[in-house]
Amino acid sequence: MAAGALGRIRTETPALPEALRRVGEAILADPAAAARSTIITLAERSGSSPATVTRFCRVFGFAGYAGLRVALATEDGRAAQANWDMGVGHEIGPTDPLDAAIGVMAAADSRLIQETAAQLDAGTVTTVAEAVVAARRVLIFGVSTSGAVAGMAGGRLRRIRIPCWSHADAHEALADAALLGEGDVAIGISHQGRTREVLESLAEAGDRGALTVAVTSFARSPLAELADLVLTTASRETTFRLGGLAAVHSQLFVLDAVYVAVAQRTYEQTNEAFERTIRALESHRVERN
Amino acid sequence: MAAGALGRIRTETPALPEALRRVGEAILADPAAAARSTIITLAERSGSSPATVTRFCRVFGFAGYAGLRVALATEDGRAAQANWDMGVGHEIGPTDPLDAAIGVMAAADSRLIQETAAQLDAGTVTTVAEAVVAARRVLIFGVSTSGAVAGMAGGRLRRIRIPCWSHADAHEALADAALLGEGDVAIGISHQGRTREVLESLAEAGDRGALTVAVTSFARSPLAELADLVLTTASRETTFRLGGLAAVHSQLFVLDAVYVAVAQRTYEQTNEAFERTIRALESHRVERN
DNA sequence: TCTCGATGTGAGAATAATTTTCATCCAATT
DNA sequence: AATTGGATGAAAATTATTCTCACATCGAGA
Repeated sequence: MAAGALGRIRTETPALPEALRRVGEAILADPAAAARSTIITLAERSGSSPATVTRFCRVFGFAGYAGLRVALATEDGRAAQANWDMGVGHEIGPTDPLDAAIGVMAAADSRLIQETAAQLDAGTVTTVAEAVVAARRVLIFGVSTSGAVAGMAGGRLRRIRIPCWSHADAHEALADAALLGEGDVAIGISHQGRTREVLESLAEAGDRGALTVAVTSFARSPLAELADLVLTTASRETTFRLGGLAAVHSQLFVLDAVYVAVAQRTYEQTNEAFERTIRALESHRVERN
Repeated sequence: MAAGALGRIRTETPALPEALRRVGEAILADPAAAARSTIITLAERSGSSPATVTRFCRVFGFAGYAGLRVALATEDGRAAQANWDMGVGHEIGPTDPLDAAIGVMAAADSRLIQETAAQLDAGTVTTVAEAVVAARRVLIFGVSTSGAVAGMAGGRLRRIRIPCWSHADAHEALADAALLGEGDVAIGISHQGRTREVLESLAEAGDRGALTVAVTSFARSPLAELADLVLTTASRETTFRLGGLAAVHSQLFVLDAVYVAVAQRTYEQTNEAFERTIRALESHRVERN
């Protein structure tokens, strides 16, 4: 098919007669530019005629010039994407042009998400989701950035009628944890798994008989040791000391997975709850246009 | 700037008038097919006229149909190279095995990030970063999920000594916005760009002479219209009504980019501030092992 | 050396695609 | 009800693409 058009052109061009060969060479010299040229421009650039260019297209099995053009553009996109992927692993320095930094970040983040997904154990997620659905109360603990993640996850679960709380305040968290009991769920989020407040709250919850879940990058961290179940996020401490910065994506992803699993288990409810929520929010939006 | 054409189409199509929107939708439904169609075919498929398709191309800054075509083909190539196809368009349903759902989510999220990166204008980010560095105060507005994003971004900027606040409470936000002045910066985050609280706060900030920045998925939304600068996030409403869920990744990414740009501009400071912050946090962590 | 046929080529005609122009329609406003 | 302005598609105008054909070149054989 279209795949490998450039390769085929490179391979077969030398064997072509004079004028056709010049067309091939003109394309190979700058495929992206060729994709953007009209047949006339390309004919001039290769020192031949439009007719010859059309013939060239036919030689390579395209219906016409448009076909060749699209194929060249597609391959150009492939090449660009391939270059992109290479950028992974770079560190962002203070002098990097921002363009490059953005590229590196995007590559790093998206790879991080893939890694998180790969190591995420669907069985554990399912167990957590079932416990969440059955629980009388669900608490999510996190501090600082992980606290914001906890807040998002909590809010989202509340919106589908899961009785769920997340606290910014460590004392309130502890107090609430003390009220949990058998059959409830507590989720602790900490990138390094060593945040004291989260540890304490999760320990308290565990003492009261709740199922404890750790969301952390380190499977051997105190938080992980302490919890009944562990959902590991991908770590990858990189890029300009941003450390936990990228970890957020990973934590969010894991909690999204839990959310989806929970939502799947309460489908009709979920849908109805959505309707209501959306209507409620709608009044806070301004009109279209 | 072929990069991000599809993303831009996705972002702006909803705000387009009837016939143009149908063209956009037809393209989004199958970009690869659109790349291979003549203008006439595409016009028919979208139930409009060739003239409208040409107009559509102009709206997105292409010289004509050929330009759009090549851009679409290029992105199709990118997509193929990155294995993006996987799961696109899939909805996660209540009976999907969780494994599959996780895969779809990972693909969607990482693609989203790449699209966000592609659309992100480094120049705008730079402008924002410079303003942030120079500002006496920086406010970040967001409600609900976007509020959590605002909180994260704010916290991170504070950690490198940017005088920055974010409010969960709409009234406090408005009150603080009223205190801004010339040379300050206000950033409003809203996926759809129609959240009243955010709009009001940002408008207030603008009235006081602050530079206003919108972070939204819709370039033609009220929030975007109102702001001095717009940083568009990639939209892509998919997967099980999660809507804004994926948008968080996109919003975070954009704000990360701003953060990095700010950090680059204050490098020594940043490093020193990091040291201090990390020492301060360390006391809240339990010992290793 | 000449002729013939095969092949490759570009000029220009023919066709098809694209762009532009313009009349009409519709919705919003006065 | 009249007016305005934007959006739209029909059709004209333009441009790009494809096709046709005559001619040039080259090598083989007479």
